[in-house]
Amino acid sequence: MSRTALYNRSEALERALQLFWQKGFHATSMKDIEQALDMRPGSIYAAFGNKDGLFQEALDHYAQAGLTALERILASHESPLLGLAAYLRELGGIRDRNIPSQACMLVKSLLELGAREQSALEKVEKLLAGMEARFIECFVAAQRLGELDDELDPTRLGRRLQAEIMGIRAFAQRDVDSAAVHALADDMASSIEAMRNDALAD
Amino acid sequence: MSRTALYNRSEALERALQLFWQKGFHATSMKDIEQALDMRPGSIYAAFGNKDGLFQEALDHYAQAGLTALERILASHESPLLGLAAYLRELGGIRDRNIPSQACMLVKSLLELGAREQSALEKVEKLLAGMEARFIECFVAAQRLGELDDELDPTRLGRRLQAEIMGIRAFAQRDVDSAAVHALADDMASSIEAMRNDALAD
DNA sequence: ACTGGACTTGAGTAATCATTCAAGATAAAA
DNA sequence: TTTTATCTTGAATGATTACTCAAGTCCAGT
Repeated sequence: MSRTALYNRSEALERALQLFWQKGFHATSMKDIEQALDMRPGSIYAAFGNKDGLFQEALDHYAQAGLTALERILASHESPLLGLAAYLRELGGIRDRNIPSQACMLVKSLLELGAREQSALEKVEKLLAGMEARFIECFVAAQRLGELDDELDPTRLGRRLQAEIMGIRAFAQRDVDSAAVHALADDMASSIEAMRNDALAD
Repeated sequence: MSRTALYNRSEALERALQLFWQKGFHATSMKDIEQALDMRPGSIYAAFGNKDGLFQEALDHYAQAGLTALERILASHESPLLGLAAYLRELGGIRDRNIPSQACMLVKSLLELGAREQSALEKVEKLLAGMEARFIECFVAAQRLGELDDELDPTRLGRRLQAEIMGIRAFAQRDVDSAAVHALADDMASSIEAMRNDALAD
């Protein structure tokens, strides 16, 4: 072999993610990225191909972290429905966290990207479909456990949950109080909790 | 006086709006706009100042049309709650309409614009606050009419409705069936209808 | 018909965009 | 120590960006 790379790929992706998440794909220039990664153009292109490739890898990083956070909360609740409700309530504190944007980066990208970035757009769609599928699994599990009415459609519930999460985070991007976001998330969490069969009250 | 303008301001704004709504602020170039408006740079800048000014006027156009559509539906329903539910259900058919984007342009802009477009961002925030206020008015009116429990907080309900609309439209931007969006909007509309006091059933 | 003044034109500007590549640097293998 | 494969550098590329402005056009009022 020969020379070993100086940069840390994971760290570089994390920094690129922060930039893309904050400013969006188009408003983030390669010059911004060179500065944030402390890498010269040649190194960046050798490592990631082009701006689109770097963006897509950053997207993967983002989605993996998001999914991990969801799994962590779900794992700490025996009830899938209470797990989802807890996830929503945690989302209510999003304005108190220090993150590049309140909005979901997948949604930001979904709304920003066009036909010229079709490849990245397809990746966004896949990642969103993955989240939707995970939500649906939760509702199916809830039915198996008997805490959710069998007549309800898990697919519909999963999609509604995803739409509500999109809504919370887009709303949180507005110039509003943290308290308003907390209240919003609490209301949505309560709606999920209200679906639980009374028979199973812990 | 002297020469009369050849272009139609309202028509030009409408065309600019289509472009901005479809591609977003950054991905829309002045060259795109010159082509769509069939105007040369000098004329455009004489008429609208700069790209930002044109964008903001297009935003106004968009918001006015959106508000008008809401008022039209509200006016055709005696019950504010049923009016809002009908508005949601109509939103469910958004994928069947032929529009530049499924997503709300205000939300798209809210998520895309940064500090460099602060002026436009403030306009977006004002327009969204206006919509929120109108939703809240509806819930206040519903309480005055006795069809909504007085203990519920109209502000919270208004914000939740706005977040749910943001969610529907962001979700609809995904690669999903029209039927899925219809189902989603129906579910949310049903939630509003379920808030009506039974005593007032028409 | 003349003329003043607003509108239109389109070539042109400087800045920024993503990207390339030849040359130099460096560490592991021989 | 030499070789060699890979990584790093940074100036340079051509394309595109938003925007300007002097010159030309055309209509209303006189």
